[in-house]
Amino acid sequence: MACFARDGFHGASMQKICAEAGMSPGALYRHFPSKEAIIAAIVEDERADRLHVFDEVRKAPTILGGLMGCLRQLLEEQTLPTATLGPEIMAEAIRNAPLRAAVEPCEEETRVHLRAALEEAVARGEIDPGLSLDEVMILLQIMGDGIILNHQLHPEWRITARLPDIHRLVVRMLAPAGREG
Amino acid sequence: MACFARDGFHGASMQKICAEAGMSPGALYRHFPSKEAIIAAIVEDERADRLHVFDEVRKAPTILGGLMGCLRQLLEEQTLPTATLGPEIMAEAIRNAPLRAAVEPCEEETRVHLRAALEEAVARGEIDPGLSLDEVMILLQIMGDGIILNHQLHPEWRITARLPDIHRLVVRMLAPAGREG
DNA sequence: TAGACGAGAGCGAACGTTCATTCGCTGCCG
DNA sequence: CGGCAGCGAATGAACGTTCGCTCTCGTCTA
Repeated sequence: MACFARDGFHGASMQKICAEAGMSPGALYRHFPSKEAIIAAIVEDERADRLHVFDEVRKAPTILGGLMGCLRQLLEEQTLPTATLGPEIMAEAIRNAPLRAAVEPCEEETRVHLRAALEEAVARGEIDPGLSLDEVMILLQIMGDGIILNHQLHPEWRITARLPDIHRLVVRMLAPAGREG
Repeated sequence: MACFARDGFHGASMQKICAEAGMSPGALYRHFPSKEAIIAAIVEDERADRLHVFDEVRKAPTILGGLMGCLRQLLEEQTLPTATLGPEIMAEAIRNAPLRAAVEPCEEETRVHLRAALEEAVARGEIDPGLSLDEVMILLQIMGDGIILNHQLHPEWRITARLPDIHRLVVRMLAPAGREG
């Protein structure tokens, strides 16, 4: 993961990975049948991690606040050197069909959790019931991806510090009329 | 551009580029000193294109609607096979400092135009003057990047068709209280 | 208990391929 | 005739992957 994050998908050679792992190519190939397999394993690993991100949403005072907390947590993970993997994987997945297939279940799971959270938010009166949840979900996922991308591309913007403001804007967008904040 | 879009930055070999361009390597190297230089030229070219995207914003009935028109135009360009270049460039720019330096002026220009449009929108009463334009600008740019990324990653979502809904949500978010729609 | 054995982890030189780039050349045109 | 566009085989480096090897164990046999 360190190699892929540092050098990108194609810049990370098996030899560099071997050096980083303190292994010979032969040993590495005993664990992974190919370079692609390593990438797939990383995606799978990330997927397992993501499963628990949504755990605490329901316990938060507000669902939308809880989702914001998830985002914050995601961004703080992104401080790690492995963080550039996110955009890297997305860009590669556009062209690389097998990788896309590996990523898709992870995204689908995220959407399922997100949708459940949004339905809960509607039930709690945080979201205007007149809004289409499909559109809201897509927009929130778009914002999530965009925030991660921008956090990598412009770390100097300190997006984490702006999350409260973003939260306020999202509430304005979703709250039932006359119940802003 | 066709090669880079089809095969990605590292997948596009000089030989494929030569084939696509109907040129020999020698001829290609007479025009560009290196592969990186080709990429830089593409970025510069895109930059010139972007300059005119904002031209029609002020003529639109509403500024926000005009910005949405820009986005639509951008997405329609993305239908072309060269479209995957956007996410590709972004992901690469995270790691590749020279490329980032080439991209940055383009982004800065976009921000300048976007900010001018937003100020005009405040003046026209489309945006709640109590909002911080900095935050709004960042959020809109994030949404723009996210939409382009998702459009590539999930073309089957037909985001273009959802733009009116997204527009409505953005208006909810930005409009002064009691003036939604 | 001593020793032979086999499975598998690890090794690293070597393989064939492909990469970006070079260079000596040809032919065109002012 | 001189400059330059274009050519394409050649270059060396780096790539992902392979393979025959050694070493380390746990297990089985005498």
